[in-house]
Amino acid sequence: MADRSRRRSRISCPADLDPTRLLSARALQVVAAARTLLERDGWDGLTMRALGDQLGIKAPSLYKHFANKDALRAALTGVALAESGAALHSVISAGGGVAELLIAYRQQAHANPHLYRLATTGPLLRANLPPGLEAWSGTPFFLVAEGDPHIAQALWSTAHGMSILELDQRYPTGHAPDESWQAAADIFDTRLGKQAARSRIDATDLTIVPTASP
Amino acid sequence: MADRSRRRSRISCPADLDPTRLLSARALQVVAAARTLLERDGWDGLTMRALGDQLGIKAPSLYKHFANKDALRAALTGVALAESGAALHSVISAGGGVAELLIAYRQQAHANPHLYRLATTGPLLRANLPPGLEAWSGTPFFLVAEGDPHIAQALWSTAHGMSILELDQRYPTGHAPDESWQAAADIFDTRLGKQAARSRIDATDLTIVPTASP
DNA sequence: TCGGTCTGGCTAACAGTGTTAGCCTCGACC
DNA sequence: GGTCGAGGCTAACACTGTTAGCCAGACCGA
Repeated sequence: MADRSRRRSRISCPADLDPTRLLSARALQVVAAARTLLERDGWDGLTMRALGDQLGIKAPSLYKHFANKDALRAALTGVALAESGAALHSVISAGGGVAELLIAYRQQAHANPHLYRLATTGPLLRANLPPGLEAWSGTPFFLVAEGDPHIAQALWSTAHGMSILELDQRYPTGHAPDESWQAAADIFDTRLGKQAARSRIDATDLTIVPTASP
Repeated sequence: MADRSRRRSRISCPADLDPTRLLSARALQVVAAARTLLERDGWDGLTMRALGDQLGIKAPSLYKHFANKDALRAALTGVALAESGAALHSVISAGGGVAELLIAYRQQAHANPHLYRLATTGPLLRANLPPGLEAWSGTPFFLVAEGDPHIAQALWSTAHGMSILELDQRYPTGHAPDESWQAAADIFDTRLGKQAARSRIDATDLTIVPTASP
């Protein structure tokens, strides 16, 4: 941990969990365009006709690649889980603790706000996801909790709650969320027997992670 | 705290924060019907035409009472904040701590799942809410955190994260959320210097709180 | 080279959504 | 009695996801 550089070996999703594995080349283009539009206009702004326009195609043609809009949503959700999972696994394999895990989680949410919202809001469309992907993307929380699944779930819930409330601007103005993230990290670190958190959480961390492009 | 009975004086929303204060009698009926439909069919199932049917009215007539569907949503959100806030304030005024607060919060979410989702998901329509209601409904978290706003926000985020993930069935099957709630309560109680939580959290608590009927 | 099949595009159309415009009727009030 | 607003109505619009049916071209085996 002597090296302060943020460079670390990127872990990526195991091949058999890759949500894009069964998609045709054209379907991949659809997902990429959908992601761009989603991040620009939100899920409601992402209409089938707008998506068709983006691809130089009419809306009904999209149904040659995805059964319906929910299937497209499931694909996007899969991408989000894979990317987020990869980022979190990288943290753990680099020896990171609670604070580093929270930082990475928060980064992921901020780098793709609409995608994060889409992937975490409402019921999960498990039928259209590679089995195991959901669990894999969440295991870093269980690893950092040193085997206690309930602490893991509480920590995960905290990370999600803070992320989504922050994205939706639910925090009353005046209290910077940075210190709230820090407080959360400290609280869980204390419980896990560590000597306070070793990493400071600050907003500058939030802008440096580019989204992996397909 | 010698009395184990759950009866306590119900605190209600201050009159000037009452979200229904400015609504006409007919508008109140609309909100009530909307709430029934919302809890039955969800927000997407709550169409203006369905709501009209429920009231023996055609959809366009609803616009005599609410400018648009978002205004109706704001009214429902206000009701949710007022009820949730009342429940949480009651806990505090009865001397409750972190565990009791989490129990009450969870109860509120479970008793009105769709309403909870509606009120907490996406950006808050602050323009259509009584100013101060949002803050009032959240103050119990700040009270229980003994003046530390960042612990308060972390606790609030945890409560929301666990509630919404539970409602959306995001927890991997196998680990009962009850113990995760308990773990969260313990962790924050420890941080606040208490001797572990005094209340046990269990699922039987979740069914006993009826929704206040209008 | 012919014929078949699959891929991926197209147009037309449908039901359902929120919403607006314009009309009408009833009751209260001066 | 005349005025006016509250609150209902119908017709219609733009937009949504989605389906049916058609068609051009690529590929492939006989």
